[in-house]
Amino acid sequence: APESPMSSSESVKSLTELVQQPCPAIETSKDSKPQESSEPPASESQSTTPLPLSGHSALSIQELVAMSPELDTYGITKRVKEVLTDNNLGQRLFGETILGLTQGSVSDLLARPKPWHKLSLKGREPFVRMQLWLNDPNNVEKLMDMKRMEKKAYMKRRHSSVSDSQSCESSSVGIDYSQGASPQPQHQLKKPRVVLAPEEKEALKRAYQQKPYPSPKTIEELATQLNLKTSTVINWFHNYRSRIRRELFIEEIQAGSQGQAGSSDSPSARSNRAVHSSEGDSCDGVDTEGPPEGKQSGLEADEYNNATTKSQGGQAESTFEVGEEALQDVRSSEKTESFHLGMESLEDTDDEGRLKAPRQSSPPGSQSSGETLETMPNSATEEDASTSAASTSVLTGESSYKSKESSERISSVPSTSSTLATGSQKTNSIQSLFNFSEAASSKNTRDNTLRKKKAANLNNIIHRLEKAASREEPVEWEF
DNA sequence: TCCAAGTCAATATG
DNA sequence: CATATTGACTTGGA
Repeated sequence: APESPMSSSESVKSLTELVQQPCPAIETSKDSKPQESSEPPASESQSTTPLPLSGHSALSIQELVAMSPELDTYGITKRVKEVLTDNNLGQRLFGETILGLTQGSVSDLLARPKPWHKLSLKGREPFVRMQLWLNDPNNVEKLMDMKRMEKKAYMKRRHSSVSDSQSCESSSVGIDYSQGASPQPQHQLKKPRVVLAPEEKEALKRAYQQKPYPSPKTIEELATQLNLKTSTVINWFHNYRSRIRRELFIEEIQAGSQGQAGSSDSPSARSNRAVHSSEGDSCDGVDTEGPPEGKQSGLEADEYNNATTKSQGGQAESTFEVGEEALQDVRSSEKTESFHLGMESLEDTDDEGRLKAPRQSSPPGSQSSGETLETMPNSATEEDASTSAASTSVLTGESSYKSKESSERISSVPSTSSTLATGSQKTNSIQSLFNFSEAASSKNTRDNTLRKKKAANLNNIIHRLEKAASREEPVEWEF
């Protein structure tokens, strides 16, 4: 799609404003320059952007996204979730109406937003839309109206009867045929949807741990041994890899947020699925990272950052002022501190202790790659591993497991500093950096108290930093 | 071609 | 009913 002729370019300000996120904390601090801009260019919309795009703006979202300042994805999703639940609005409606995404996608996005700097242009779009929606004073009302409309339409339809012409956009139906012969999937035209059995997943995970990027040969073997289609195995690896990766991002963000120390928890906090899938995610960072560029053998966390940091940050002006710079230093030093505090016993241990279950091997054909999948005789699968952390550790002799991830993540937080460069305007960068302010939702895997302690400690530090930050830098939200 | 990032859409769960 | 999970598909880049 060749699109936009390019035009605007200096309307950036207005755009920025459009998308800008309301400073969470203080705000009201001084206002700003009046100079509103005008909205001149208005290149009319083209094909893309079928969505409402809340009100005004004649620019395509793509353009908005392109010039959007760095957004706090975590904060945005958090607020969206609040608004939606507070008003009894579902993800489906919101997704279809505002984001142009399906319910499942919305759920995923809201639950696991990736940090802005790790999103592609496309991936940023939904967040820009959400921000736009949040900024729209009538957002809730509009959605409510939609809801009502839908209901009405539904009633009508259900009531059998009559005409069908409502003013609704997405109208209905379409699905011709009928069901005539009952709920019977006619000619099985629809693929059955593969569902991997727990044992199969386990086997795949194990294989992944040994080799995140299996060779075609290995894939074939796996497929054969597990009795799956090759494509299924391939897809599984793709999905698993990217989902693991995403988890890491999440933790990265959350580690940075974390509400204040104490228990408390602000208003709505939920939203943390405790233990996700069993096993310690392993992620075994080991290499895995595709582009093996200059990876300095260090912690993997750094690797990630290096790899991604540059990402799209177009201009990298590091326009910092003295004060900020100092701030940065403080932060980083603190980070180290926290790092240590948080670490303690569980360094980056990758390797994942667990697993190693005493399975009896002897799979049919496992050879070379040394995989030993399948087999899985029993039930002692994942659940056990995750639930009984204690036992696991005992068995393996060490903890690692779960906590490891968080500590790693924590260590990576500070790395954000590199990200800093990406920000367009210093204010923004700084802001976003500390923006996690009270995030409240801490996801402690209620595991051990030790961990909690560490977390509390960390929170403290972070909190103090935030304080310091706001003190030194009178956040001004304009541009 | 392979990979990653986004999504969809079926199906699990709550 | 709504939300969460997940195998498969689509795009876009080397």
